[in-house]
Amino acid sequence: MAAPPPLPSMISQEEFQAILSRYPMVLRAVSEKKQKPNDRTLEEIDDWRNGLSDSTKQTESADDGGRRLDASQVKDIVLWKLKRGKFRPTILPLVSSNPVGELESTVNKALKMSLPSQVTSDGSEDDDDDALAQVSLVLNVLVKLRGIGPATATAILSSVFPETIPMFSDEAFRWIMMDQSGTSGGWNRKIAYNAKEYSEFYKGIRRLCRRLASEGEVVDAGSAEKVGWVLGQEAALGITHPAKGTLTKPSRRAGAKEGSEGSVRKKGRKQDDALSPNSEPSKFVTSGLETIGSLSKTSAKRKATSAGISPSLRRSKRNKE
DNA sequence: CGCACTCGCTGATACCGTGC
DNA sequence: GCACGGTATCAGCGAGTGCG
Repeated sequence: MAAPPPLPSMISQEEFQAILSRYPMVLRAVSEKKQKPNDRTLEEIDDWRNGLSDSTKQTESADDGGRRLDASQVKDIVLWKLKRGKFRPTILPLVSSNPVGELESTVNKALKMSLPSQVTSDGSEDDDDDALAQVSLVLNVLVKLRGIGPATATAILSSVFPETIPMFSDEAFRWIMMDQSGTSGGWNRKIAYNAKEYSEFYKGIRRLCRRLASEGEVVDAGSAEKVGWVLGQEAALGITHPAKGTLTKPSRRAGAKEGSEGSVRKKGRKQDDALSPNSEPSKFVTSGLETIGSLSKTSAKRKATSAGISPSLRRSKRNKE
């Protein structure tokens, strides 16, 4: 059974950097695993995305209108997100169903809004509340688009502002939340993808960045997210790293779930049951904080729907079981 | 009545079981 | 041991429901 990952509240600078340095290796492993012929690799898209922050900075100065993304860049970010995590086939068509003009104007409006600055050692938890309020306002704008929920919205923002905005990735979220629940929820923890959970995640990231900064290691939000992602992927892939950087990968079959929680997971399929099925805490809780797009997509999106991509987003009899 | 929230649905992929 | 087939997965949508 793999050793539990270092908790965000405990991780040392050295461990943080060591894990971050494994990002390319893990990315390659994930990329190879999912690679299909005639398709851009995850590595290629990730590389492109890493340069996006700088390239948008240049257009910013030239344009005086804030950083900008065009529709194809937005779609590529979505593609990157899907390749990097679980693939959601409905998402890309949904995003593509937004009129180009609307997509670009909405995204660029969001990119122009003010965002918190990078965490330093002399911030406080109060600053985190302010920062969160700002981020929530921006997310509110983005989630009005079809196919863009909180997770995808943070993927877009984090691509342009990696210093300050962490992407709401499953792995990073679960890692950050291990501080609260211990490793028991672990890599199987259920995620509700709502405002409350992103708030907790965001604050957890800020807390981690601030602590490391106070110890002399300034890290950005994007790096913190990458560390969580690496740990989560390594657990999922069964990759162990005996301190000398040699990757060991079990065969797909055997290893798939082993190592994550290391425990028995027979037919119970994937990671779902971390919480009891029924106790799913009201999916779209509106916490006391500003609600991200209220996360209960109501009127705003519904109006824009008629030209939807799939007439078939209707009920059918596809009951499990 | 209007708004917030719940819950069933979508579909390509990943994973598991089974048969050869 | 490998190939194939069946099915759960999960972010987001939107109709339905309940509450103020």
